[in-house]
Amino acid sequence: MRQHGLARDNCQPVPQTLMETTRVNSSVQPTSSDQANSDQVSKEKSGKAEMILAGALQVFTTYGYAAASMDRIASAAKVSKPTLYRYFQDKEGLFLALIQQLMQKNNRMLSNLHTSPDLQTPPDQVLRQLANSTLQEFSRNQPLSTLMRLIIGESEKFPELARSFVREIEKPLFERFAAYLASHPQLNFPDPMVAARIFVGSIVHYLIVQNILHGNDILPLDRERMVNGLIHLMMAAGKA
Amino acid sequence: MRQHGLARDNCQPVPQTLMETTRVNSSVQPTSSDQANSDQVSKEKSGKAEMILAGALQVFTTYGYAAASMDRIASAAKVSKPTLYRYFQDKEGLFLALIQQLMQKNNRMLSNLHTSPDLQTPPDQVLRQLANSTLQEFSRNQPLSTLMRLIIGESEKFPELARSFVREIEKPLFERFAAYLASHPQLNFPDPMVAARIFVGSIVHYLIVQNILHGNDILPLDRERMVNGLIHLMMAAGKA
DNA sequence: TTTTTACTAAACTGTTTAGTAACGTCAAGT
DNA sequence: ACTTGACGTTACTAAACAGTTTAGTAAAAA
Repeated sequence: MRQHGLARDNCQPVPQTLMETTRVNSSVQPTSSDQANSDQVSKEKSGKAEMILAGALQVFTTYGYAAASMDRIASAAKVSKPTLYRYFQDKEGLFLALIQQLMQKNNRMLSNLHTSPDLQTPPDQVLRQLANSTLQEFSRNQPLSTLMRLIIGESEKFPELARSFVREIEKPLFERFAAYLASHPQLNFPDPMVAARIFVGSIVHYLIVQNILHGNDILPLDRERMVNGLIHLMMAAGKA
Repeated sequence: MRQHGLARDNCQPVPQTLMETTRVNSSVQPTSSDQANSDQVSKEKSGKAEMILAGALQVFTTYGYAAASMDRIASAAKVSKPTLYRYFQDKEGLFLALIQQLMQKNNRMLSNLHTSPDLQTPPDQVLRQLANSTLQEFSRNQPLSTLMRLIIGESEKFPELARSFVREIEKPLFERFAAYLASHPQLNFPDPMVAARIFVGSIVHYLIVQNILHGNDILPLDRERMVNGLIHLMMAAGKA
């Protein structure tokens, strides 16, 4: 394993800072890299980095970090192993780059969701729409559940990554939502931040139990029923 | 790796049933095995199985399933590798036995917590006590957070284990709690089951963010403040 | 005393892993 | 024509891995 700072006796692999600090090989300029990348179905034209990340996503999420092999990632990405190492320094760098990419994508997604405070429409409609779109997004977009599972599962080996997740995803979500609850004239919560965490926490826990832990087989519970109960509870508790 | 059903190309390792079906080697009778085991500090007297499980707990929880090595477990348990394999069929069997043991312990703990429906004392006190003791138990008893992290992290490789967790821990918790909410004359929830899931889900999500994802550094939030907000919300929404 | 049982230490087997090196190819830039 | 550099293929190294074997020890049962 060549011992580059991981996996033997310490769990604090490297004093990572994450976000703009992951170990990607910056020697190659991977063409357009971000925008305008939908032509050229699956080969050539230097979508290599993206191909690798896509393969890594698939392999890491079905095997976990440790059990995922670089050979398998290379073959899933339809790329040779030396190419893989030309784009990413090592396994850890690839993993961090992948998580970073997923977080950025989902950050965009989530922030697009709550741009309008919208103090005109009744709050129960806003809350319902918010809950429903979050739940639907998680159900459709598998990488999102997967991201959460990976981050939780590897939170001892990559603690800085877990903190990143909280900083970049959970925190803004809570804060934006708490601000909405606090600013709406029809709502009156003594502690909007805690109310926000209860709302979001209920939804996330529902997703963990139903989707990640496969609880649908054992504890079936309609999304609609859950959302109805949650909205009722929030509105009853928060009425001015 | 000798290819005994895991890790190569399938994620559904073995059609497990779990609970009384894990692959422990039952050839040896490990003496008292469960009760009366506090004398004899750390050697002899056939605490071997327990020693192995203790070592396995430590190693699995700091490295995860795949990155934990049987050599390291043996050395952590202060036991030779052949002994390890005399007590447990293989790595997977050891892992399943460990999780099973942790679930049973915590099952006992949790069920001791809510034996009395106690319809006399005011419900806000009952709920507060319930929330506080759950949160305190999780904070003190690290293996519990660890158990959750492991089960979530390995839920794709061991789906039956995740289902077990839901069946043996989450489900009874929800049901007992929903029954309490439904039976109390001072409370009136249109959907007590959903209310129970919101209550428990908020607490569990709080624990995941604060303890597992190390969110305390980024989003500090007192246990007391969280509990106060949660109780207020439940009581406001559930008043008859 | 002899046998059996539970164990340890150490070496060993066969496999898998991360990461690298050598060599050839093809296409674009000069 | 010549060079450059990204790429694939193949093969490699050194280490770690799961699981087994061998040889030997200590103690209790026979």
